[in-house]
Amino acid sequence: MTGASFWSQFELRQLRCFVAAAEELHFGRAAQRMNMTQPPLSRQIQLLEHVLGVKLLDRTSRAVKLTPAGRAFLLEARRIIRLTESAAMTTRRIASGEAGTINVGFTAASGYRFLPRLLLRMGTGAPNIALVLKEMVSTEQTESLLTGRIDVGFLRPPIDRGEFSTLRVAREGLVAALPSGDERLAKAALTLADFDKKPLIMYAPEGARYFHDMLTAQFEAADVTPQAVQSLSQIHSMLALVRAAIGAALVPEAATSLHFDDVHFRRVETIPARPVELFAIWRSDNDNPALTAFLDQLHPDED
Amino acid sequence: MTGASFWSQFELRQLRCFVAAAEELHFGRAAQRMNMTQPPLSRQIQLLEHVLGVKLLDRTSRAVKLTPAGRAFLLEARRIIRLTESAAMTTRRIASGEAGTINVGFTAASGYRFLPRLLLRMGTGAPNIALVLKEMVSTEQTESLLTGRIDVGFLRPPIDRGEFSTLRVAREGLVAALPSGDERLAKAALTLADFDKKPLIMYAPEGARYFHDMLTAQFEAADVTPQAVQSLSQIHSMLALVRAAIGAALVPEAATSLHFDDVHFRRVETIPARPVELFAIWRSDNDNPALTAFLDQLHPDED
DNA sequence: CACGGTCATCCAAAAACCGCATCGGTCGAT
DNA sequence: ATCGACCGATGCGGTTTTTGGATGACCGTG
Repeated sequence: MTGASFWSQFELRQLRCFVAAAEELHFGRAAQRMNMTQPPLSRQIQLLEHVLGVKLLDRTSRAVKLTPAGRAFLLEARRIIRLTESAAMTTRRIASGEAGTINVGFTAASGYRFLPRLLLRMGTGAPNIALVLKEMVSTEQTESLLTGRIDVGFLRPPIDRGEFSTLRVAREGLVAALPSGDERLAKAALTLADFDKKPLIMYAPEGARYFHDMLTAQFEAADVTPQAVQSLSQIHSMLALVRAAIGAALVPEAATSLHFDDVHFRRVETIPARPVELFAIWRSDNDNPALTAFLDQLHPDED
Repeated sequence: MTGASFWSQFELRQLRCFVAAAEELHFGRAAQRMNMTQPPLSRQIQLLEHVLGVKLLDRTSRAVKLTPAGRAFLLEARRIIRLTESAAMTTRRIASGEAGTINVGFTAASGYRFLPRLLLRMGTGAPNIALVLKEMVSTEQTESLLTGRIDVGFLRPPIDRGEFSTLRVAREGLVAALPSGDERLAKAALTLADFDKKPLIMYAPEGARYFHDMLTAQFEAADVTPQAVQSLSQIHSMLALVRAAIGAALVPEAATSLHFDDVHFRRVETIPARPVELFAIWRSDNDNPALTAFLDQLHPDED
């Protein structure tokens, strides 16, 4: 005997019936609009009124009128129904990947040039996909990918291939960062040989393994041995040292968008021509439908 | 074969099941929370997913997880459910008269003192009842009462008693409005005799029948015949003429809250002592529950 | 490999719902 | 005053939907 008639919640069907009746002010026409006959509609409204404990419609056999409470409830009912419709729509759009949210992890270095361009492209190519950006270093990114905190990361090799898919999204050359007054500024483009036995601000093997290993390999292949005067991992710190004329530095092209007074950039010939690579990485089993649309915007720069 | 499976709308029951499942991440516990067994809950969620065309929950036999679309839909579902609950609550409150809206018609004259006091009292005594104020003359008020545009009016006699209930809400005395320099200002209180054969700004019999008839009767009973120099219906216009020293005027006490330079007020002895009455009037068959609460705040001033 | 846990499926019983026929009440025409 | 049209409420049988217990399939664990 517990649950007989204390069912204190109404159903959407009842709201729809009520709205129809309240708008038509005529049960027959309202029923027609609801594709049913008049008796069930009558009952649905009685049920709704009983659940609310409130008379919503004043019905004489001659006319149907809204009570004050009914007038107020009509507004609420319309709002609820509108909300259900829009909820269904947006959910379908999210499921189809047309809309949604992508959590993006990125390293500071990729933020200089690649990320702004990506945001621009997403804004026009997939305007309903919201991006939540989180700066984090490579190891944080792979961790966050596994826990689901981010859907996609942008980082540099080496990349842990297990469970992940990757795509190279940018490839760029190295440029030399030189302080004002450096004699190498006279040349339009430099080669690695120009750094032989000259002070060079180097990448730390721990914090910037990728750049460290790459530069080491490049110099070894070119049989050049620069004089490493410092080891840093953050590019903007390196440029600060360059400005202080501690030495030169080799940084990815994207870093030229960092403007430091008295720091000038010159192209450097390397093998291969654009050795600095940036990869997108995501879990192969990520089920976020927006991810597909996001990745579609990611075809690698080939310029 | 008509409506088998193209029923493109979900029901609240399905939302509630989904929210329970999404919060518990366990169909058994969710079912328990919904006071049902697990199979029907499973089925409701399947139905919801089928209607939306979207998988909301990723369920392996080992764990239940929200899909991205499910995460989004969960927020919407919670919002919809909250809305239904608050809609039910506010509707019940409106039906009980605890909250609601009262449309009030009032004449300009009642706005000077009575209406501000009423608003103050309503604000503390029935804070959830909203008042919509519409200034209108007496005939407009009775019309609007009949069409339902206003729930209650405030006006002066004579009152059309058919279908209406009334309550005297204010009774006030008459005061004389005198220009600076008038010799009658020397007295603290006047009698009607002080106006015999003196210029008096009179009420128009059409626009201000109540005051016109009342003053006429008062003077007749006192055997006094003032010299009517103008006939107006709006009190503030009369006071403007008083300031111009065209003559004196007799106005309800409430008008003393209109401050005009060089216009001074003095009490006038009349029979009865407070002849100016203001009535609330409403349709006896008005079904607005807030009206009762409103009228409860209306016990007449007996000070 | 057996076991416990979890969700989906099957099925009979129960509940809800629908539509038809009809009732009671009201208004307008005659 | 009476009749008929109209309208919403109600009673009732048949159908659809829902429910809950039993069962099945799957998976990770000891």
